[in-house]
Parts: sequence; C-alpha cells; structure tokens
Amino acid sequence: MNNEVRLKKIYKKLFENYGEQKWWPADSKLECAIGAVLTQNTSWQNVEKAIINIKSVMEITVENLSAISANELSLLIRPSGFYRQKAERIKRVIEFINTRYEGKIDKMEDDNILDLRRGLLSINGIGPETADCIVLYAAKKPVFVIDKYTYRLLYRHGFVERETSYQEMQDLFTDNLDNEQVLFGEYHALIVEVGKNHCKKRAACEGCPVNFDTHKFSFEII
DNA sequence: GACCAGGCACATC
DNA sequence: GATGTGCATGGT
Repeated sequence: MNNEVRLKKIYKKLFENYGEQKWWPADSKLECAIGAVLTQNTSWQNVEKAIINIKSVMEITVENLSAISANELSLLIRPSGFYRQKAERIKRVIEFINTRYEGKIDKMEDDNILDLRRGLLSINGIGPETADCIVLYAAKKPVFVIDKYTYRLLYRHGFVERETSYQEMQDLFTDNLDNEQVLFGEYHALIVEVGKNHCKKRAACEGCPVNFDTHKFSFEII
C-alpha cells in the first residue's frame, strides 16, 4: 500500500473514531494566534488557564494586547509555563499584525500564503509549527501542521525514520492529499485528539512507556 | 518525585 | 551541521 492510500485510510479511521473536530479551539482568529504561541511545548489544559486569565482582565484584541506591557502579560499567562518568553513572543506577533496588516488580523487572509508563512517565521520565537498553526487556523490557508503527535504517528507506522525533518513530514501530507484547508485542519486536529487520548491511558498501556521509540496509539491503523 | 506536555532559540564544538 | 541547554507551570 502506498503512502497516499495509507494516509487517506488513517484519516478515514480517525474521523470515524473521533468525529469532526472543528478546530482551532478559540473564539477568534487572534485568540487562535495567541493560543498557538502559548501551547508551545505545553499541554492545552494549561493554555486554557492562561487564556482565561487574559480574558478576566480584558477582551483579546490587537489594541488591548498592544497596550499591555510584556511584563503584565507574562503574569497573566503564567500557568502556560515559559511565561516570560511567551509574553515577548506574543507581543512580537501583535507588532507584526500592527505593522504588516494595520492592526487588522483579517488582512492576513489577503496575503500570499508563502509570504505570510515567511513573515511569521521571521518573528523571533515563531517556528514552523506555530507559524503553520496561524496560517492554517487563523488565516484559513492550506498548510499541514506537524507536531510531536504527528511525528509519533508517522514514525510508529513506518512513514519516516526516527531522524526526520519538519519539511519531510509536511511534504508527506501535502504531496498525497488534496490541498484543502478544511481537510488539513481536521486531519491535524484528529491526530492530536488520538495522541492526547492515548496519553491519558498510558499507565494502563503495558510495555508502552511514553517514549518516541515505543509510543503506540491505542487503536490499530490499517 | 519523576516524567511529560500541540517548541524555539541560542551557545558551543 | 550536530548536539546540548534554558525556558517553567501543572497534571499524572
């Protein structure tokens, strides 16, 4: 079975098991972008606490986040961890929206997909995964997001070697699937869902410590 | 108390 | 280019 058939089969199976995810879990595009930074190497549970804290003192708008100092912001997002550098990173994203899109995040959608991605990657603290989350879920453009769960899925099922690159994994999806924003968004969301779901059960997973070499998902694919 | 979580940048060799 | 380290809170 070739990669195209296998990847499509995996999607079908995930969708049947978990249903439509309708990501990203946020009330607005800006909240999505902020969440993308906050979730860097952090559980979503902790990100939610940070977002609730921000919302408790202000509405999440470009204006409000421009006005607040990095130091004040850092105190609000403490539960997400790495809070000092994440506050700086969020401020840089806001600055990017201000200078490039006149403070209007909706204008990101008018930008060329590659230019937008390059622009985001030029921001200190925004790497490929964070940039792609923003491009896909905030700007609604078709790029495939690669994260740790995706890597595990691909590695465990023999699509890639242990040493691989973001680009290689991204190409695997984009070369074999229709170039559709909704599909890419759902697929990535489903991979995260099954990954998180399995991790909750890890204590009960005999001989399967959470480890890149042995981590398995809780259901059989193909 | 150890290990993990939806990364990224930077120092050093 | 590869390898190691700092960033930090909260759940299991």
